[in-house]
Amino acid sequence: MDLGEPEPRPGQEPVNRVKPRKATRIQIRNQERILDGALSIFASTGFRGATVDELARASGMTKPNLLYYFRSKKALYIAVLELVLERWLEPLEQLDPDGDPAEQILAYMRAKLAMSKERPEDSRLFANEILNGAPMLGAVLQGHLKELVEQKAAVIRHWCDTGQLNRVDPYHLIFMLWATTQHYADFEVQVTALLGDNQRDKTYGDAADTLETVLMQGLLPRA
Amino acid sequence: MDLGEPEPRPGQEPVNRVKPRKATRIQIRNQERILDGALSIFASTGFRGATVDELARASGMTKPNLLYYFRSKKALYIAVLELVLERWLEPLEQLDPDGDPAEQILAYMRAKLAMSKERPEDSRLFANEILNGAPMLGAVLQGHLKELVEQKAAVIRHWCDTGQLNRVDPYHLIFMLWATTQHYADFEVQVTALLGDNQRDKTYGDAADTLETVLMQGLLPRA
DNA sequence: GTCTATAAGAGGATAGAC
DNA sequence: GTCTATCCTCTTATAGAC
Repeated sequence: MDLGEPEPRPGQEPVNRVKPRKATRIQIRNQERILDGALSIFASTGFRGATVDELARASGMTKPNLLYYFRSKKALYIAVLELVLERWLEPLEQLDPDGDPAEQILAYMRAKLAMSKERPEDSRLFANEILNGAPMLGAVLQGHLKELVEQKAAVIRHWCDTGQLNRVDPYHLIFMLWATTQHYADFEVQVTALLGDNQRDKTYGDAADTLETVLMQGLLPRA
Repeated sequence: MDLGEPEPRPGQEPVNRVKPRKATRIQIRNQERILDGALSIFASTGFRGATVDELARASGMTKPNLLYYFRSKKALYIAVLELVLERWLEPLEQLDPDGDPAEQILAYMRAKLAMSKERPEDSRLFANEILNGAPMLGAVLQGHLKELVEQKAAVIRHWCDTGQLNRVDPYHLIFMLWATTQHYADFEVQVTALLGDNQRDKTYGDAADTLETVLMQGLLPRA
């Protein structure tokens, strides 16, 4: 997924200064370390809240050294978004039109919940970006994401039309699945404030049970 | 709800410089204008993303003039949070232990959805704050909010125990209601990117229908 | 109460030595 | 490739005139 560079000044090098052909092991390792640390910082403070100093410290580098690898804070941010976007959308892509509706929706819910548990920073990265108006991700929302969701909404609509699911709006069902699962990552401090922080496994287990109960009884036609 | 001032330097005046006793109509009006504009700015960019310049422009004032009314950007932010917190928590407080369970939960869902529609900035203000670790709201989460949620969770648990609702975890049911309703405010750009922006009424109508269908069939015991 | 001017400092990015 | 030193802009907050 290519987000494009907002300001490709003429004569300037692209987002990533290092020429792919000449990338040494050190360069690759450093880039990965930077991206890794940057995800963590951007996820917890958003784009504007992050400072290049913090970003550099997060990967054990100095500021100018980080800026040797990524031309600017913005370029780094875009690189992180691109990196994370692929695995972010994968669970929805896996939704199988030929599978059993109930099973497919439950599997999607569980995959998204697992992502909130295992990769909460991915979720918070996107939450920050979208909450603040999706300045960098806007094109993706109206392009690739829109296509993907249209396609999967059609699948769900077909399941409703053939009586395999109760009649619900497919888009809003998808929003419901997103909201309920991402909530545990995005609002983690609130969840742990209310449930206690030594309860992570239990929290996600109970969440899955509750969602399964409500979704299955709510979506499956009564016999 | 008092959030307290993080750094009450001795000899300094409190958050709001204007002495309550002497507040003139102009002062009150100006404070309201500032708080109003500030909500809009803080909601869309978060605390760190907002600049005092923007905050001042949003209320048609100059920077020093705004800082005459509120000692610092942080003090203004806290004042906005305090102002909004009360109406933010009201719907949950309204949940009536003596009402009909299905009706009460539907009414809560509808009230929260209405808040997302009518006051999306309130929702985004809190979303930004919590997503970024609730630096100012942490005490509220572990204090007043925790008590309120415990109390309402007990109500829901009682409804489950007496067979009026399916057995679900009350906390996670509350999270589900929060997540599904606040999603429409917090991720509005995504929702409109996927559904179109000339559809606000339809969007919220369909959302309510979908949530009602899933919740009612998912929560009410089968006859 | 409101303004212009400015101090004080944080933050993004670069220069240039090594 | 990496560092120290530095530039310059943006931002918070204050001084002091009116």
